[in-house]
Amino acid sequence: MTGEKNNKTTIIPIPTIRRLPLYHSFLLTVRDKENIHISAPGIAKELHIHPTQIIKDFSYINVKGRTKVGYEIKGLIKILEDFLGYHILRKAFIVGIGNLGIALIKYHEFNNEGMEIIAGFDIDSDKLETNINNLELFHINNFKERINKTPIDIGIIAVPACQAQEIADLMIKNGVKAIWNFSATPLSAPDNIIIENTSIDSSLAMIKWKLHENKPLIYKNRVL
Amino acid sequence: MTGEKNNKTTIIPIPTIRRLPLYHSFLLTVRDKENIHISAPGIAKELHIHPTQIIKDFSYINVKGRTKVGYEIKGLIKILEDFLGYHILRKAFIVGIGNLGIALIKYHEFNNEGMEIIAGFDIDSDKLETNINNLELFHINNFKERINKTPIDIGIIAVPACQAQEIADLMIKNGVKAIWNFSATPLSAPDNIIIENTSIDSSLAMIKWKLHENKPLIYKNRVL
DNA sequence: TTTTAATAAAGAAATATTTCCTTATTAAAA
DNA sequence: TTTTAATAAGGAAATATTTCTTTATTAAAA
Repeated sequence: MTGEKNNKTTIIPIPTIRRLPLYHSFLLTVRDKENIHISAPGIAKELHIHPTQIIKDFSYINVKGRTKVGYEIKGLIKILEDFLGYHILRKAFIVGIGNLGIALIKYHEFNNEGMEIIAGFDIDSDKLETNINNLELFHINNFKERINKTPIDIGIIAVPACQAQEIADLMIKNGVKAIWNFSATPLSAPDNIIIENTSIDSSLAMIKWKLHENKPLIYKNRVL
Repeated sequence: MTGEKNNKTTIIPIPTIRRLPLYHSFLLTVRDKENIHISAPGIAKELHIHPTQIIKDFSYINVKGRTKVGYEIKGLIKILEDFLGYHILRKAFIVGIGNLGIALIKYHEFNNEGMEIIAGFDIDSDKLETNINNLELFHINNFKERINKTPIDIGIIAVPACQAQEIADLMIKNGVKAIWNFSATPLSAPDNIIIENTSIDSSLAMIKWKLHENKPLIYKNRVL
């Protein structure tokens, strides 16, 4: 199993990128189990992804398995972490210290995945009194001042839909490169800004549609 | 603009299904503004989706626009709500009354989108003392008893990764049709169970990859 | 040692999805 | 009324993604 720098300018499909963290999580659950290796069909059975898909996905990041054996679990975990940049720390601000905001601040996986939330903001001053993992909390009015002190890459939006665009504009104006939007509203932004919507409503739409169609879609598009 | 029953057995692409709630949210923000109609290019500009894509998406649900005018906003909102089943209520249980669980319980959009969380469960009895929107809270041991009283379609998992599979098994054993998994772990389930992962880690992977590549992908795959 | 069966690799094919191109429509301007 | 320009529709093309097929490899069994 290799995993060196990808010299060929292979285009990695976006769905592959989205599946990689899934493989990573799954491999963590089977690490320290009985076997050192796991095969593509072995992973496929659990994740309901087509085995060939898994082999292809790994091949995009230059991972080769061994015939009759599969992939060495710990080594693969390491390669995935390198590829996904889990060791490259990106700083983030979060705006919105409601339940969702707090849940995200407390979401420990981020520590292992190379994102650190270094400050939180809210409109409501009362929210700033809370202690959440000792995170620095500020009124939204201090956003500019704080970001000038420590530039960040990622701005997380965890405010109600009606305030989301305003917060996005503030982030963009102050040099945030990527906006992670947890609100229900799609955001308007210039093309050079990276926008990632974790759209709860899209997920619910999928669930309701599948329930209605009663076609649970084996393999295809199952996981993401 | 029509929107009647889709008699042709058109296959609607899954990405289209995922985009529909986005159009819906966006249309809500422009409703009651100056114009009665909105054109595909008008939507495209804001959502960074290719205008032709928008026209195609609408055509899948039999919505036709008017040349030089576009789509009638309020009518389109109504059609989207009908298609997405926002008026068909699906009952749900949520397991895990942590911050994420509470955030989901308080997420008001669900009321308009046809899902009602009717009970919450946790392993920790202390959590059951909280009052969150007057939701009935139970110890996880009472899951079977409660679901026998009121069968539900959707089970929401908002517990830490290490407990997720165990909860999923419990849900499956008791007849839950669809599992909405907010945990970091992918779940193992029979093929007839609908699994929807709202994978925070996949989203982060996309953000980090785009930041690294520094290619913010205009239009393509931008929104979802 | 030889055979067998499980598996990965690689390319081809199939499928799915998006984008383009042409045509038709129509509101607004001339 | 006629012309113009903006727009949607519909089919074709291009692109992206997944799945299949064949071949090669190799661990384990005979």
